[in-house]
Amino acid sequence: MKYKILEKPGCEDAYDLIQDALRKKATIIIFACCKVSYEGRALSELNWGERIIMIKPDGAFLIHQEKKVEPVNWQPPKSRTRAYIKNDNLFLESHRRSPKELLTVEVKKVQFISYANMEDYEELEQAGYEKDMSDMIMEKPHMIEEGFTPTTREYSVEHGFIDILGKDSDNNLMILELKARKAGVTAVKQLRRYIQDMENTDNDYLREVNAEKKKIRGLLVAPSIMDDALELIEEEGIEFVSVEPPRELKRDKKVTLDFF
Amino acid sequence: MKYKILEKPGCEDAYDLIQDALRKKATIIIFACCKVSYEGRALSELNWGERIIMIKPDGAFLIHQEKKVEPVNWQPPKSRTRAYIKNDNLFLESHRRSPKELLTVEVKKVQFISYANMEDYEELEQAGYEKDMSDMIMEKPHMIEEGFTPTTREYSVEHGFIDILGKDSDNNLMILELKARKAGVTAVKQLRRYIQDMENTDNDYLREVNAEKKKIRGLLVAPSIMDDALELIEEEGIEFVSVEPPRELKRDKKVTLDFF
DNA sequence: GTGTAAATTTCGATA
DNA sequence: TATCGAAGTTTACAC
Repeated sequence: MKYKILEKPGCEDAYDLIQDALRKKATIIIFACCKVSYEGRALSELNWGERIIMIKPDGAFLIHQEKKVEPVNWQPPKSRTRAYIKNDNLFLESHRRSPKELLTVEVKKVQFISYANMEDYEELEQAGYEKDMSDMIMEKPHMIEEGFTPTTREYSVEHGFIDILGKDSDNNLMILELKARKAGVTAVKQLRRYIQDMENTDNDYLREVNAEKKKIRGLLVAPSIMDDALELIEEEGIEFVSVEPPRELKRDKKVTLDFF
Repeated sequence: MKYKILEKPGCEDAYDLIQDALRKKATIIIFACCKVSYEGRALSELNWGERIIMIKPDGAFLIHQEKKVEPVNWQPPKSRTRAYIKNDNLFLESHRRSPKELLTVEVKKVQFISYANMEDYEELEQAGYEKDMSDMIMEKPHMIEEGFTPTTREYSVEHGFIDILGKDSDNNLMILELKARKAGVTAVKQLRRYIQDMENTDNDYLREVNAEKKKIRGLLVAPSIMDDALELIEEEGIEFVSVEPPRELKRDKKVTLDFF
């Protein structure tokens, strides 16, 4: 990792370091007293105070106060960063084209500034999401119930997409709504709308259901369910099936790169 | 701003500095090669690579790669941070009680580490949001139309909350759905559901509408509207009113504190 | 603490 | 480029 640090630099030294870092596509960290204004999708002002400024080589620009996970102000990747000196003060600007957004930082006092080119070829491997649940159910449909046969994923209806559509052993139509976390009333209402959509819209499934005088079953599939959602489910004649999202990291571990 | 920097520290020096910083409730920044694992609401692994680690005094813990606005891994405020040495390697752990979540960072090579106590007494002033629009309409209802009288905000119905409920000059019931950004079909559907909710649920407003043989008018209030949403509005007999979210920062600027 | 809705949501996939 | 939906969403606010 190539890096550089400057402690309590003057305005021009800080400016030079930033220009250097931007050219080298390095990640920049600045501890400084600054004032921030933003105009774009919304509008904001942040008066003088000490913060951490982070500028990434992909154009992302973040200003962090000493609280919260979220930055107090930011600009997304692909934004254009510019530094300049005006009235002996250092300014940083981050500009986005579409939608038009401008972030302006006036820097009063830099405590220290640093940049580094970071070598990182790894991506996050993760599991435990709705998609993982869906994959798992498509592979092992019997975990929903014996005889369940999934037919379609992401089936488009008026109010959205049905996660999994399928049939039970009696050829009844099954509509599955998956949630990777505890399901609330929102999930039940969503499923209810999908069932209505299937009932109200002309489609092959509905025709088959009507021809064979079969039922449409709605199933909410989640690790657990909130009390009020459970009540609603019983009123609506919807079923709840408890399924934990899979907790296995699927991608093979890549060979660890040894950078040193 | 009190701060400290250590370049290429050994494992124990880095450990000592972190302990020092945690005691002093300082914000910590580390440029290092690390490996991350997370287990909690989901599950993830991130193999060896160079990243920036940020630990805030409120317990927030962030790991940033050189891309994206969002951290690759994180822990929310109030998490408990712990540092320890095992097999001559530095480990950082961030633990959250409820929901139970654990983030573990194995640090191989610290390029530099720093901490600072930041003085920042300012909060972000902002404008241009749905709430600002709502405030403005309550203050100047004539901007919706001449004779409009708002009665209730955040009126609870089956499928959510009606932003503003009111009456026009003919005593017809008006249901306003506000959007601070360009309104899409989702907003129209939302409003349509609220109108249905008002029509189907017994309430004082409905009784009055029925008694006086008045109408229920649905209004979508937003700066602009997407084409497909406009079509849907016309089909549904809903009205669209163009209102820009206010772009004035309301709070008086505080006196600038001079820290130095 | 729980639940609900907004957010400069971000981010990825897709048409 | 715009839209759509998930997210370890986060955050604020009401209950």
